Amino acid sequence: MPSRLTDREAEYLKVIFNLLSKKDAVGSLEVASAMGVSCATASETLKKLYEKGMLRREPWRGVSLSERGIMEVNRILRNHRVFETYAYEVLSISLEDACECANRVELYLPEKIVDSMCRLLGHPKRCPHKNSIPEGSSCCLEK
Amino acid sequence: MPSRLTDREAEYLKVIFNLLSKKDAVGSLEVASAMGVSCATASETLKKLYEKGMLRREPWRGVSLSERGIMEVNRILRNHRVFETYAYEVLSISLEDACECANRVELYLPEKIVDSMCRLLGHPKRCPHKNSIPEGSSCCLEK
DNA sequence: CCCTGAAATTAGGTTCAACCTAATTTAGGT
DNA sequence: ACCTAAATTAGGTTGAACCTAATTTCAGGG
Repeated sequence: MPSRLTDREAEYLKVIFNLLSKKDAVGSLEVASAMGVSCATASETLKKLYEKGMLRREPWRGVSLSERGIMEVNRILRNHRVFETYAYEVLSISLEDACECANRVELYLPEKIVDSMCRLLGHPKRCPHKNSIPEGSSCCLEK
Repeated sequence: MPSRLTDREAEYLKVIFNLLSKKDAVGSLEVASAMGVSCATASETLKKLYEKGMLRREPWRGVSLSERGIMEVNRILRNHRVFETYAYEVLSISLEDACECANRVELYLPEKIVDSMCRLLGHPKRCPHKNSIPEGSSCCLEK
């Protein structure tokens, strides 16, 4: 039933997460302008994300992330930041390039890869930008 | 004008490449069955890939890869095999998992990442399956 | 040499994601 | 109570990736 997120929906989720850092609910209009899309499109997508269990929603009010939404964003952010850190620290990619590379793959990286990179890095708490890296599931810590 | 390949088109290209290892031209029917799709769909997609400059085509005969098609498949294969080798050798992922992980990311890996992994591995000629790894552009070899 | 059958292509259509513009609805402040 | 800005719904469009049902083409057997 949950039916997986599309890539585009994952984008929306990331943007919503960022907007939420400054307030505790965001409206369609804000999402629309952050995504460069009409308000109607944003509204529809928010509904879909809600139906997929990613958002908490008070119609006419605004949305925030549900438990599952938070997990999903954390997964993406973790993928991004671990990969970026690894690319920068181990693969000697410039920070700027590492970040851009991370953007390209963050939605597709298997957990096994990310956990392994995380382990080799010694389970860092922050990426080179000093943003915090969400923890992985327990198996990341297992030897 | 060339207009980038869709993910699905890249899949077709890989399949075509594999079919070509046994013969020197493949027909719609073969591609269709390898992709699990109707013959009409395969035929259409072959036409699109041809229009995008990826295939050589003699209508009613069959297709083979064009120069650009070969480059594209090589890029994907290189991404796959370098990543897989790196995951296996450095990230300690089982060979089977490494291969599966490579399948998930092979279309999205930036060249910089792959070249860096390739360098750290000492520019291996073959992946753990003993398949040959296509060479990268010259800059892979530069220190 | 034609004729037929298998393979290829074209015609015409569906579904779904992601957009849009133009209504329409609604909640909140004056 | 009213007005307006924000949110939603209605009704479309486009493009990717499929499909089934014609139709076309070529190559080999009679």
